[in-house]
Amino acid sequence: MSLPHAILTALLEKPSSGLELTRRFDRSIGFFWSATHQQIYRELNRLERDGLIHALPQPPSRGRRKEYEVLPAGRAEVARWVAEDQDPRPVREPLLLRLRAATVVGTAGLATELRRHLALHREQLALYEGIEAHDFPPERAAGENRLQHHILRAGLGLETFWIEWLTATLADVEAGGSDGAARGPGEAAGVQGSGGEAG
Amino acid sequence: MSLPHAILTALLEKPSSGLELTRRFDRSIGFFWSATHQQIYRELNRLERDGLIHALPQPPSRGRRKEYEVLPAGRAEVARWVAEDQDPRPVREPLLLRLRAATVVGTAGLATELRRHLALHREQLALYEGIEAHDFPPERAAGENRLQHHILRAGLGLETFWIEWLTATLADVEAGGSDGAARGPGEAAGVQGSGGEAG
DNA sequence: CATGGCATGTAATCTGTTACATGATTAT
DNA sequence: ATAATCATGTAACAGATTACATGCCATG
Repeated sequence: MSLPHAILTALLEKPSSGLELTRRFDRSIGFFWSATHQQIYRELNRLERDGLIHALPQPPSRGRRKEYEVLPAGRAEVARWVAEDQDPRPVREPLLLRLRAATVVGTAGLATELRRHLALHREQLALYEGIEAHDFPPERAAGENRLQHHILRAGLGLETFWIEWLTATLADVEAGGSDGAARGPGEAAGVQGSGGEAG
Repeated sequence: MSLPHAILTALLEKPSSGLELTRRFDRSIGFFWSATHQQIYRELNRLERDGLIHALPQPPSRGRRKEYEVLPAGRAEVARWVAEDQDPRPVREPLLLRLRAATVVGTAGLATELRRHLALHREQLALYEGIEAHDFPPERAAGENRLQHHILRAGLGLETFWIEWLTATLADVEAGGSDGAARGPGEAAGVQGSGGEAG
C-alpha cells in the first residue's frame, strides 16, 4: 500500500492537481514508483474522502483543474509510514524468468532481447547521470540534501548493476550460440532446485 | 503477464502438482518471481483450459493430488515468450519512496528500518552464496550451466548492491540524526523535481 | 463554431493478496 | 477415532492496466 503515500509525499513537496501529479509520476517520483493517471485520480478521491487531503476551494465541475493540499492528518500518516515495519518486496524480474525458461526451451531470440535491455539501461543511466551533474555538482558535495542524493544513487547503482550483468550474460549467450532447444528435459531442473532446497 | 510462463517453465523442468509448484515458488523460482498457492491453482486451471498443460490421468476428486504436464503448445508458447519484446519493468521500491518522504516529514524511525533491511539483505546474500558454493563450485567453473549461474549472479549482485547502498545511506541518516520534521515545506521539492524535468 | 489539447473521470479486466473451506491421507 | 497434515479449492477484495467518455477552454 504505497501509492497513497507516494501521492501524499508528492503533494507535501508541492500541492498539485491530478494531471500535475501524473506528470511528476512520469519523472522524478516515477523513477521508483510509477502510476497512471487513473490510479492517481482514484487515490486522490479516497484520500480526500478519508480526510488526509483536501481540494483547494474552486468551482468544482467536471473538466476543471482541481488542486489538492495535504492536511495535518495526511502529514502525520506519512510520518508514521516512514518508520513502519515493511519488509523489502521480493524481486520480480521477468527477464530472469525468461533466462531460466531459455535453459529449458533454448535461447533463440534471447540475445536480441538482452541487447535491447542493455541499451535501455544505458539510456536510463545516462539520464540519472545528467540529473546528478545538474543537482549534485561536486563543488557542494557535502551539502544539505544528502538523502536526496542517496535516492538518486540507488537509481545509478541499479542501472550500473544491470548494465554490467547484461554485458556479462550477453557475452555468454552469444558465445554459447545454442539457438535450438535445450539438451534434455529435466536436466536443468536440479541445478537451481536442489540448491534452493539445501539453503 | 509472466505468471503463466513461470509456471510453464517450472513444469517443463519437472511435472508437478499445485502444492509442489507452490513449494518451488518459495525457493528457487520465487527468488525472482513469487506466487501464492491461490495464484498457482487459478493459473493451472486456466492453462489446462487453454490447452497448454494437462493433468496426468488420475481419479479427479477434491483433496487429491493432481500432477500436471506441459503440452507441446505450452512449450511453444514459452519459446515464443523468451524472445518476445518486453521492456524492463520500472523500479518499484517502497523504501526509496519512504526515504523521499523522510526528506519532507523528517527521518524519525527511519534508521531502524534501514538497519532491519540491511540485516535481511545480508541474510539473503548468505543464502545465495550458499547456493553458489553448492551448485557452482570453482573447480567446474566453465561448465555447462552458465545461464543458471548468471541467474544466480543477478541475485548475488542485487543483494550486494543493496547492502552497500544501505550501509552508506544508514551512515548518513545516523550522522544527520535530524529526527524532527524537515526544514521547511517546499524546500526539498525543487531538488529532485527540477532535475527530473531538466533530464 | 469547430478543432485540439487540457483535465478529470468511468468501466472492464487482470493480477495479486488474505481469509477461509473442504476433502484426502497418515500417524497415533 | 481423532488429530495433524497434505492438497485443492472458493470468495472477497485491493491494486494495476487498458480503453474509453466527458467537460472545459483557448485558438483560428
